[in-house]
Amino acid sequence: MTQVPSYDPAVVEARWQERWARERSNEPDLDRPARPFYNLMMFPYPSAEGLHVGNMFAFTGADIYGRFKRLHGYDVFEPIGFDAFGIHSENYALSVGTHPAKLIPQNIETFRRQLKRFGGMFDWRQELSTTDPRYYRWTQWIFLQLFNAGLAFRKKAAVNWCPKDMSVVANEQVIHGYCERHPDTKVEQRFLEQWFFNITRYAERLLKNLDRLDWSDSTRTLQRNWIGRSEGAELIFETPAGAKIPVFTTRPDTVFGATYLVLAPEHPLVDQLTADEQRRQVNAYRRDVQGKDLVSRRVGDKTKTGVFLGSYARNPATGEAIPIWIADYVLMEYGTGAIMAVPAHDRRDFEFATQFSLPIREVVRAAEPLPSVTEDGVLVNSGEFDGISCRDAQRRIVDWLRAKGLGAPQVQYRLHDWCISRQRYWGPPIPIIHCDRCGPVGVPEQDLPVELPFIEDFRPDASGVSPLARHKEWYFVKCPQCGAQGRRETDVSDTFLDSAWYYLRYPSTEFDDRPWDPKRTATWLPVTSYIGGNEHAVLHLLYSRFVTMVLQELGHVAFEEPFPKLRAHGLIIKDGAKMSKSRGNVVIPDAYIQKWGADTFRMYLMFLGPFQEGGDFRDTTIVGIRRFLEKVWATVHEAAGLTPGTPGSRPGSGLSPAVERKLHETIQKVTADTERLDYNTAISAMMEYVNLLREQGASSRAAVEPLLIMLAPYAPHLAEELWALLRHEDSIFHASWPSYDAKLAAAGDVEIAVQVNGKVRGRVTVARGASEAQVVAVALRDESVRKFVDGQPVKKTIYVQDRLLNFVV
RNA sequence: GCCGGGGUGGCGAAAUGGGUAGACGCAAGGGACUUAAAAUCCCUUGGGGGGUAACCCCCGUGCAGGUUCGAGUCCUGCCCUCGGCACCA
Repeated sequence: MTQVPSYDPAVVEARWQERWARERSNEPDLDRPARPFYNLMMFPYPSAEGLHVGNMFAFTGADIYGRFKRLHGYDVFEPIGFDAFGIHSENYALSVGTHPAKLIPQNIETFRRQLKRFGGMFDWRQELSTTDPRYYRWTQWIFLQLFNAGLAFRKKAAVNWCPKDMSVVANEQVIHGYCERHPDTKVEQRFLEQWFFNITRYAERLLKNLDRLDWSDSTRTLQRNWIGRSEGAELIFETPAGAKIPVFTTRPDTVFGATYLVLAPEHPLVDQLTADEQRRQVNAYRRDVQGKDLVSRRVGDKTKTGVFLGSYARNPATGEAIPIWIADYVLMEYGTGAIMAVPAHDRRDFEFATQFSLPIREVVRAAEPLPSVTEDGVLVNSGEFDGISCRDAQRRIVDWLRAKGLGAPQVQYRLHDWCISRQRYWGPPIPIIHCDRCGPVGVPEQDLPVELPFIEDFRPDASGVSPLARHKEWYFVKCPQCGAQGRRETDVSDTFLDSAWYYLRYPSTEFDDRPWDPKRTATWLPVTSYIGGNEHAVLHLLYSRFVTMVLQELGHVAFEEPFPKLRAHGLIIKDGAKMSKSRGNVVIPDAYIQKWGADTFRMYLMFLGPFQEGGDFRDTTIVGIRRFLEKVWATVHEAAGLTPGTPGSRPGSGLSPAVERKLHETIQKVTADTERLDYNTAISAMMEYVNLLREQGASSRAAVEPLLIMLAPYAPHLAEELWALLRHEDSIFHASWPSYDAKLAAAGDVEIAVQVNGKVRGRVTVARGASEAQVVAVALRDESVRKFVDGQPVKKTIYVQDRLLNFVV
């Protein structure tokens, strides 16, 4: 055997990265692709810390899939960009005292270097950054499309206010009532004029479409829960004075047990319904609640508080007068902001009734102690509906009340309208001009972008007004409609608006006169495959779907779902915990790539667990992957020294039957597993194959070439290097994925387990596809089997082809 | 509380239209090579027991039951754990 040169990943990887860049290998023909495949991954936020191992895990998994598709002859477009606006970046800039406009380009530069180093098949021509005016011009344009369609509106609303960020944050960014970014800072309730997108209008469609999307179930479930559809009824409770109080309930069958009403403290009818002698108490309570943040209102299982209004309403079922209360456990944002309280069959109502000694009337017979919330019971104390099951009663009671004009079926969603206003600096200004005469007026499209002015002191303050208001030349502007003095909107938009459309921009980044080119868009979109984490299951993915739906309605795109196929990858954790800066367990990949090489590191990440489940980062096992690649290196070098017709090789395939069978089996498994993103088991299969080649000394061109192609998505640099060693001029990515012969893969003998009464008592080797009779004959010759059958009559024989034979005696 | 994942060797994990549990990798132990070490290669490795030996037996996939010739896989009831939502009526 000739001396094999050692494998030096640094040299190999630099060589191929340089060559891919020089030959523009990763740049498909965007205008005339034969078989376009848009391979998308979630673009990163360019943090100062650089790309972390979680990003690399996600990108590697997506990149493998893209390269796999390329080897199947697709023109794969794999773009990358940077989600660089937002409070993340701004806060970091504040903490280090550098302007984000200076900081972000540096961070992006670092990310670019890292993304190139790990060997992603990125088309750098189409790189984008959301902070580029050439990009956010169109973010603003999208805002205007929604504004003109009446889907963007201003509303004074209770919003989540983070005192640290000094800004409104979306419900989605409030975690258990605390700020997502400042886990020790409680979010407060404030009332501000905000811009909202009317996403709730699309709730039903967003929910329904999920059924026909090819998405990971985990992601779909998260979105379904987030949209939170509830079916029930709206029931009307009338006051003696004739005021109607609508309530939403999912349990209209329990209406006979409604012994009091509770309104949210902010409910518009409260003033009117408050009796004079209760007014002082009511007002005090309302002030108290307002002073509190939305958060502590939402913390469960605290003692209930509330005040009686001093007035009554009629239960539409029983006709009796029941007291009306206000309490902060009822939320104005959900349903009608008022509930009928059925303390016998609702835990919260029960707590409240107990606290304030309100009557509790059981209307569903139940074995358990109250409150029992079962839906499987039978009604009692419910007049003519006694004895009817809850399920039937739900329909019948609503029909009955409806006939009296006191109720109707109703559907509610948990989803709220999307508040996109941010009183911050680092984002695209909302393209609106406020005019005293005309109201809010959209900036004319030809005046876009409304550039974010450079403001040295971009710190937010507690006024609730964006720093942009302090830039007077920018702030004052003529009304585009009437020409009078107007003022610019000083809020910037939520980062999630930036990322809600970036996939539309990628194929068209070079066009400055349109957000996306119609032809390019028709060619590449919707996205063929989207791979990303479930941390974006409800925010980014829901907003993107919403924006696309609206754009489709307005005729700007031809499809309503941007991501027909989506796969969620798992999470990389460290020492059993999520990686985070505060825990200090964030792994930065650079050192690992330097030590082991990108190919080894990529494969290590894919081997540490199932891609779609994630796993614990434990670097002790990297060496196993390195050993595997060294074996491949050695085997291919040996093969390269051989010429066709070497002794020991068969004419034709040049492979021994055992190697040939294993090869076909391996191709079959690697193909199926890679398609399913089961990368860990695909790698195992390649390892088994290489182990066999080493065992049998069976290195030959015919044995290793298919292996290299299968390995190419996983370890692209090494595969290229060894492919060239085998005297291929062309890149391995111009080769085509090996095919397999299922019959060949399944050829040869099989070992069959022979059971007696379900316990394995012996193993026999027979030709694959052997008949039951043949196997029984062989099995009964087995001494151990005979011992257990022991002359007893065989009552029954169960045969599973090629797997198992079971004698029941 | 509600909605989802998931509990398999010392460790990461394979195997689910029910059919040989532990593939592949790490670690560990033993051996070869070496002055030595590293690297590499070979052997062993779920637990327990038996045999001079090729081998053989019992137990084993969170717990308790069930269905079945046969259960990691299906059913019932629990326990633990991770993620999401959470006073959503």
